Amino acid sequence: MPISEEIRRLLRYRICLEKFKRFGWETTFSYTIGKESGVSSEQIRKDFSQFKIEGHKKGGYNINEILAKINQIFRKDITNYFVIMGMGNIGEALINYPGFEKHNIKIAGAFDIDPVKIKKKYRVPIYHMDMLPEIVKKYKVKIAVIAVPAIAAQEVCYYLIDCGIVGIMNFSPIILKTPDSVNVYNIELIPVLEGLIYHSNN
Amino acid sequence: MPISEEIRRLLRYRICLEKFKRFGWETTFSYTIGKESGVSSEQIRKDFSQFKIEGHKKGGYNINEILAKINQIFRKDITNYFVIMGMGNIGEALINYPGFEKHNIKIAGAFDIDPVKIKKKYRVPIYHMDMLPEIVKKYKVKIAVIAVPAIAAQEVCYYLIDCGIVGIMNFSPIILKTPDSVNVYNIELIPVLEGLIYHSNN
DNA sequence: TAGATTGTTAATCGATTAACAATC
DNA sequence: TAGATTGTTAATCGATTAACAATC
Repeated sequence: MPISEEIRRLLRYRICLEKFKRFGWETTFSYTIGKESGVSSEQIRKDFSQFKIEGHKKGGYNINEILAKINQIFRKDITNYFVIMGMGNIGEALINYPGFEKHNIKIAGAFDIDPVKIKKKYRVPIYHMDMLPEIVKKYKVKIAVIAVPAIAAQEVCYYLIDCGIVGIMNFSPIILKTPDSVNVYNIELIPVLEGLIYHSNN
Repeated sequence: MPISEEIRRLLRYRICLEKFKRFGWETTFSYTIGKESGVSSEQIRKDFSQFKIEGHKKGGYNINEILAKINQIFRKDITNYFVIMGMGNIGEALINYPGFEKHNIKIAGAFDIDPVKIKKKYRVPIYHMDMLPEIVKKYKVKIAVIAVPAIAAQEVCYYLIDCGIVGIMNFSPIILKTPDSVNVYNIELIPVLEGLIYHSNN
């Protein structure tokens, strides 16, 4: 069950609409969003129709209305928590990444097994992995990031699922085995670079 | 021009095949790769056929042969260089990321405009952005990672294109404007998390 | 009104899946 | 040989694109 293209496009539109809002615009047209987002205007109207976002014939769409609807679709009214497994380079970068809070997403905690890392002070509490069930329960966490070494990734993945995690963003370069009910999104750094290199040669 | 699914699947197969090799296997079947990679065996045979990877009826595929062919497709015989724009959290994480060299990919240099960051010692040389054309020329760089703040991303993107970059991995949360000839892959951290959250609620 | 824009329905396209002949 | 597996061709499916009626 991958993240649908439709959902990703909605979030692309949001980026454009926020830009338009900064321009001081109040309304816009499917064609205008299309030019900014690189999506065809027909596709945009179809997506909007699917999610019951209504426009005005000739008058276009009210920017605040679309944004409100998108925020509603993504339940931005409540804070969503996620956890980070592994405090290596990537885990550390994510902890310092600004912009989660702007979208009402918060890190409930980060987890490692190295006592040195657990002791270090960060913007977010670092726990031993044994603490995971407790934190998941406390913050009703459904989403996790796997940023542990490849060798440990599958084991951590099983542990996450046991703890009730249903969505995983995976930075490790392995193919995780998960039940169908769990949604995995792989951040494939090496494959993306190799793909770009491939296209640059062809 | 996005990275094709076919190309990404090939790299998925590689992960599986390298695992099989560690098991000591010499041959395998489309069905076996399928079970490991989560891709259907028909799809795998079709992909192999497309890239002229041949098997033996009843005997399956020779693992080393497929790996050699994949390495040939991705030109792993030569070292491919890329540059990193921006030495924030993500730029720093990438510099310390192990595994690029294993795939014969190297960071030609990282670039920033902050003199403090340029002076700091890392595993990779850090240059002022003015040095970009020189390094691109020296290492024949075609690929860049954008890891600068959102506000600077578009400008850096134009600069990269001027310097001859044709493939971009973009970590900034904006939609880059590029000519069709340039291949952009967006690492959408926030949209992925929001997508996972959406699916966990639906 | 005439022109512009939405929103829906139909057509197209490409990618995936199924089927099966070839053959080891 | 019989059974298993490849490799290709045909069928299906879903997503995108085109067309156009509705209407402001």
